[in-house]
Amino acid sequence: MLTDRQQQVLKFIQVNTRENGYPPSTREIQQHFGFSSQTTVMDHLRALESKGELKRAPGKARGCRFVRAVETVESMLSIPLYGEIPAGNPQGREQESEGFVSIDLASIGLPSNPHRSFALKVKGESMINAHIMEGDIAIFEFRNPMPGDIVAALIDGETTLKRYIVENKKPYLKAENPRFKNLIPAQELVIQGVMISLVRTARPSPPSAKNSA
Amino acid sequence: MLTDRQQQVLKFIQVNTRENGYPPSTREIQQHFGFSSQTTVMDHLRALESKGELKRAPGKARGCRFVRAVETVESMLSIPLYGEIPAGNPQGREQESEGFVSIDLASIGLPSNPHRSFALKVKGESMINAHIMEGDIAIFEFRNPMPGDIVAALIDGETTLKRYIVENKKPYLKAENPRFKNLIPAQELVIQGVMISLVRTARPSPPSAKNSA
DNA sequence: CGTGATACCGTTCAAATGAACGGTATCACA
DNA sequence: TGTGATACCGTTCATTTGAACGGTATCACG
Repeated sequence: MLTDRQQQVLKFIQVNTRENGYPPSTREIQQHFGFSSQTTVMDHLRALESKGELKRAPGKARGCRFVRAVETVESMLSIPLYGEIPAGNPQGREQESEGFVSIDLASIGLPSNPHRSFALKVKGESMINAHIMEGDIAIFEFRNPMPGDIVAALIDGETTLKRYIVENKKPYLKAENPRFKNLIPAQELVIQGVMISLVRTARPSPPSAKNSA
Repeated sequence: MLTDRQQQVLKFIQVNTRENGYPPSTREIQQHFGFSSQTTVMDHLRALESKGELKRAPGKARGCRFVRAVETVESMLSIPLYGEIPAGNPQGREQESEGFVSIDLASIGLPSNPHRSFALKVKGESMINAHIMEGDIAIFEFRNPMPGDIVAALIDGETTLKRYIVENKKPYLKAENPRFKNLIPAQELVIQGVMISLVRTARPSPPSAKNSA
């Protein structure tokens, strides 16, 4: 939808805004592209605005315009992070959360308006074969799981991670770790959410001795 | 350290900047607080700047000043996401980025002011034993690696993930996958960054047949 | 061929805005 | 008592900057 030039201009605005903390003026854009006329920039801004790529505040001299340029900010989500969800679903339990994970889901390719979402810190190694490690922060959406989804389930009063699978038309939960051999009938327990994302903070990782080389 | 008034002004700048996408002008600040003189705002800005709470770009009419304001409290970072970093370091290559990953590093327990940071989409399975999967988005900081760190390294013109280890006082890079048996002397190549975080978007994961149960 | 979209240039103007000068008042502190 | 920091007011000025008018050139399309 955008022409090459328009994309270049838009990108410059985004990058420049991020770097400086404020958007560039038309003349700064002009200078960056080597235009001889500031009007050229005005033309591009008009085009970008009419195509919905940015909003402008007419007249205002400084951020005078490039509002939506930093769209990333708008789809930011602060997702409550729980240590544990004792029972039921996390609706309205934000007060009990340990903190919030702020991430722009859209920027990592997810719909930016998921259903009610929440986050859990992963404990244990039950999903290690799905490459989910202890300490990872798993982000969940509240919806019905589809086969293959990784879900947060309430088992024996504890929230644990499992993969939701269907065998012989019956839904089960399965741990992704050989040491957890059990298949758990899914009907018997509460599924609290479906994992949509995972965030890991790289700790000064162990010098990895045991791993093969 | 800040007086009440100064904190109020700073907060207004922060909130206003975030809401609009660009910082307020001195007169907008003046109006918000009901000052009769714009000079009063100038005084406060001077004070805030001398106390290190914000930076200003003298003369510039629009974002003319309130630079650091945003990052201080709102530690949101838009991290440029690259497909590939062909050579050298990513400094100044933001124009070439494919997009941005927006995340509040502080909210996941990382220092919110890392050195220059960037993100890469992981390709291949070379770090599978470190539980890093193809398609994951790895976030890097530009600094010298410590033993055990996972780094982005430039090997044969391609950026790849490796673990930085030290054996017999000599630094090597190692893949976390049995099929990659080689240790690569670290001096011979360019280390582009150290991984500080990992973000995964849960794709409708494969119905996991081969994994043990 | 005419029309509209795109991408430019050059010029001019007025509004938005930062900056500076000088002044008042309060308060803590030495 | 006086000095410095803080918090204001009023005024003026130069610069930054958005905005508008008019023009040229290319290209696709019907």
